[in-house]
Amino acid sequence: MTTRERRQREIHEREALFLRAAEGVIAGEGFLNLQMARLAEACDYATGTLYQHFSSKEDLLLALVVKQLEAHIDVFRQVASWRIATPRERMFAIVVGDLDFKRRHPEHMKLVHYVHTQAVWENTSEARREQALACSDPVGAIVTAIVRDGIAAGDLSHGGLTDMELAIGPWSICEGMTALKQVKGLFDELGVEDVDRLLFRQVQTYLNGMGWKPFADPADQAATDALVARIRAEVF
Amino acid sequence: MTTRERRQREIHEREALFLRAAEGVIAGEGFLNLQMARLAEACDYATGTLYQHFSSKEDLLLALVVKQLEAHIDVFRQVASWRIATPRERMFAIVVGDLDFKRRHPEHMKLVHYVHTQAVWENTSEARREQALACSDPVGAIVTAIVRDGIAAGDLSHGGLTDMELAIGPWSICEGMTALKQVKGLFDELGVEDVDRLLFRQVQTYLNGMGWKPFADPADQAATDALVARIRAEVF
DNA sequence: GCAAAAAATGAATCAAGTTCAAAATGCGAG
DNA sequence: CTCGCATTTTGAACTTGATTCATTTTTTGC
Repeated sequence: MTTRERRQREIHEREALFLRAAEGVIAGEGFLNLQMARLAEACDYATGTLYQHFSSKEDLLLALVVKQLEAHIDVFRQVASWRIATPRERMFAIVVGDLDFKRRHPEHMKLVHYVHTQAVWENTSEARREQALACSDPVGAIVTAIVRDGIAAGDLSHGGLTDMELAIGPWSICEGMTALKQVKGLFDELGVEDVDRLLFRQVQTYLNGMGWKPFADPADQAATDALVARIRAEVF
Repeated sequence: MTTRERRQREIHEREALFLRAAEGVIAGEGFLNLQMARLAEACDYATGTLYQHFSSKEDLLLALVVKQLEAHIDVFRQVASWRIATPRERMFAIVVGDLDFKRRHPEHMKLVHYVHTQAVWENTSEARREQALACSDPVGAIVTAIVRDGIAAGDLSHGGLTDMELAIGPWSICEGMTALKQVKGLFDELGVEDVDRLLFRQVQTYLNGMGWKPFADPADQAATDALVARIRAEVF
């Protein structure tokens, strides 16, 4: 069965080739201009071959998202290995890393947003969707570990929630601000100047609300700025 | 110029007709199955006529969102006229009303999510986008008024933020949870059972973190459930 | 070396949004 | 009243791009 294994590897490599080429196109002209036929041709394959790997264009887009999610997860891993900080600082570092990652990959984030749309999601393959959801497992493991460390240190308590439920709080704030930022012009309309600082402040506010010690003064912008700077220097 | 005014009114009515018909189609078979030609025919007009009102399909979808936003804003207005509660309870009522509205109109929410996608947003007309953004003004006015009432009552303090910035906190939690809910299967994967209760709890946690009095115990589920029940009974 | 199976091909198909030349209608002047 | 110009409406044709599938090519097992 060596021959079969080689074949498997070749197929896998070709899929990787397609995905790399697609990233190139997207980086150059945005994911809206990605065309199946052009992508296949750019890789010297026929259109039909592309469809042996991806059940639809949407499926290809989700595959791209999954691939790039790996890089996103690395951010979380970096925080996980930052052991010299308090659990609260590490949870905060998750937010900083997440924000920075999103800023570094704006086109990717637009794609993620697009892919999560019902219109796209429903046209992806079951297998790929499961793969995408499975990606949240390592992230979940990392953030719940931080929560658990905090509880073990006596910095916060469950209050009847699971580790994951506690971790979802900061997460939903990040996602919410990301979603609102997507709506072009909204924050201008609302007169918000420094969106990132507002996010950091919201997270500090929330962590305080959770009773997660040591408390931080959300109004102390200098302190938060310093923490953010420290995280960027030490962790990333 | 009476003739011109009549004409204006007719045009306006026709646009309303198109939108109503589109809502019908969407309610019946989802917005993915909305087809420009079919919609026009269903209204006994030619395809081209539809394009006198909407510069593209995406523009029509945004028009739909704007129209239904009116109904959404009514939720906020109802809270605004709920005068017998504390500011904090009214802010909480915003969250409850918002959630209930979203649950009542799932197809609408999917559409909103889709329209906020770059792919769609960029294909809408400038005029319509401005209209959509302008819709956030009354909402902004209502929530900032609640914040201002709270501050006037001495229940919380600015801490260097504007009224709007303070109000965005709970809002981003709502949006974040909404965004996460969109990702089908995610909360199952994470083992979260009662998503709505989690949202309520997060909001209570956040309001506590803001120092918004009177404080609530987020872990006291019975108290939160009672508040939610009271809001649903008294306000909506 | 050869048939059967598997994979690759890319031109043809298909779907749906958009356009635009022609037809219909409205409107004001004479 | 009616003629001609302007505006509006029409819907068939056009366009774009995803997807399919009959045909060809390659691989595999004997």
